[in-house]
Amino acid sequence: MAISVLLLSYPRSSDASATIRVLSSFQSSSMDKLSVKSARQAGAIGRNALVQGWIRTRRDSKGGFSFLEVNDGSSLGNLQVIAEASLANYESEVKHLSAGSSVSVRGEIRVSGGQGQATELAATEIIVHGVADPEKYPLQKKRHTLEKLREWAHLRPRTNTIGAVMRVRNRICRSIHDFFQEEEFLYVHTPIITASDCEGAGAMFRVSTLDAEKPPRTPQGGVDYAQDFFGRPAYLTVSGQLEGEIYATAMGKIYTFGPTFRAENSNTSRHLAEFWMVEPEVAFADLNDNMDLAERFLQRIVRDVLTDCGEDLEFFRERIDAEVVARLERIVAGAFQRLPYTEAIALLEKCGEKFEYPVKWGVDLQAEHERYLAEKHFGSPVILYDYPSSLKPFYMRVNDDGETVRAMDVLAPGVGEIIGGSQREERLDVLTARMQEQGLSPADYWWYLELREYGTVPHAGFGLGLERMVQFVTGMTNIRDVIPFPRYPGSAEF
RNA sequence: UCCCCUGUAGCUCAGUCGGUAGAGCAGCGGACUGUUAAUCCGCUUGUCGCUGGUUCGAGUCCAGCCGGGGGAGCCA
Repeated sequence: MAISVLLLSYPRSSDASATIRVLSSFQSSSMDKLSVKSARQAGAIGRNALVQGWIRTRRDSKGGFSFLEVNDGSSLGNLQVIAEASLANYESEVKHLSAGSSVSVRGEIRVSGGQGQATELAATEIIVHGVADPEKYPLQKKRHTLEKLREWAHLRPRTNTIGAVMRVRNRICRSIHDFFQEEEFLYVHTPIITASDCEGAGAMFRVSTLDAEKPPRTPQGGVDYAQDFFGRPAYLTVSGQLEGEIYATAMGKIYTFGPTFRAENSNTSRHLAEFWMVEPEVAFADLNDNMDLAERFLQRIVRDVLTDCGEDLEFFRERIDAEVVARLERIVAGAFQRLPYTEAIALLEKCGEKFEYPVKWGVDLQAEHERYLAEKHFGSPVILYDYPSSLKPFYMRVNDDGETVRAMDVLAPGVGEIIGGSQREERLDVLTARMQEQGLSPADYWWYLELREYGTVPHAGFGLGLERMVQFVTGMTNIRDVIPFPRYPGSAEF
């Protein structure tokens, strides 16, 4: 059935003949479909290959033939295609190929006669699937600003920078799963729609099927959410942590990895309204275990990227941030600095640096303070822990001093807070008191409290912002350029 | 949300004291025995963000709005 639908659709496609020709080439020959990445490697020399992708640039030689640079997203480097004038469509199509056009190229991979690449593809056939009118195609053969590329989010993955970012992002995601799976964590899917308000992480997006123009009303005149889809107000999640704790207190070590939503009116290079977060949660673990885990985790990601994304990293070093590779190598080489909040305050008070905001025990650290610690004083990631309880949410475990809680923030040079986490309060009475202190109703969290009532355990976890990790690893300064389709106030196109 | 900067050709920008607009790149045409951001010659390209105001006259001055950037807050 699916096949017949596909066939029916062919005659309506604008380039039906080309599509069918490609299909027949798959069936027929000994020809291998190669990615540009594979075709660029010396091992491919001598193979007959089919390579498919998009033209980056065409150079016509004095000798009456053309060089085509083809990219398919598999690597930063392009495959150089030699298009001889003897090709049937050389004058009619090949000579007019411009950036953005899509092609299938068949031919032999051979040693490149020029500098700059090991291999090239000597074309015996070039099929042009679609041209991109050079008078109109926005991506020119020159550098564009990242701001301009944001306006072309549908075309920007065809650029070197966004392509490299997305390959690194992909590698990071793979490392995240590899790391936790190898450490025997269970991947848990916590809900995206949640009814627990005030999870403590900021403003939430409401999820509702009520008529926004004319919602049903209660006798008192308020909106009657009893008639809404879930029979109560519902929101997009701001964190999977509370649900993660449910699974950690049954299955030991778990992690969540999924989209997270914050309805804050944040307009910065470090915030998104929709972003991806990784949240491990570990039973029978304390804050030290948590810090060890965070450090091992970050080092693993960085090591994998250094190993597997060399070409892309070199691009970032050259074009985006000259220090990026050195910074990553330092991460892998050494332990992170760990510093209690109280000592950090003392250090900042004595450091002689002039801050716009004064430093004092009991106040939250400002961006300038965090930056001083991570960038100037230590020059490496810093883990700050044991924050004043007044600064942190109800679920963090209260220390014996009664004044601080077992919170930790990992501050990365360049991006600031990359991880926030804590040991959780496992004592029912203390937890209940803390909720009341912060004006929350324990009744609303009955299921969260029952985890403490029945077989409570010390446990800890943290959240890593995926995009901030991508920023840190690539050196990209704006978070809107490390996610395919950024969502922020006033912006949800594409 | 607050503070500062900014908006002129497809892109990056210049535009003096208010007198109807300019460069580089890209594109197009041509030249050129393997090029690599190819090179050389020639040509084309405008709602000066929007609305209103001041003025004989506004890209330029004023007000409001919209977009973009940097910083701050909220955080990951």
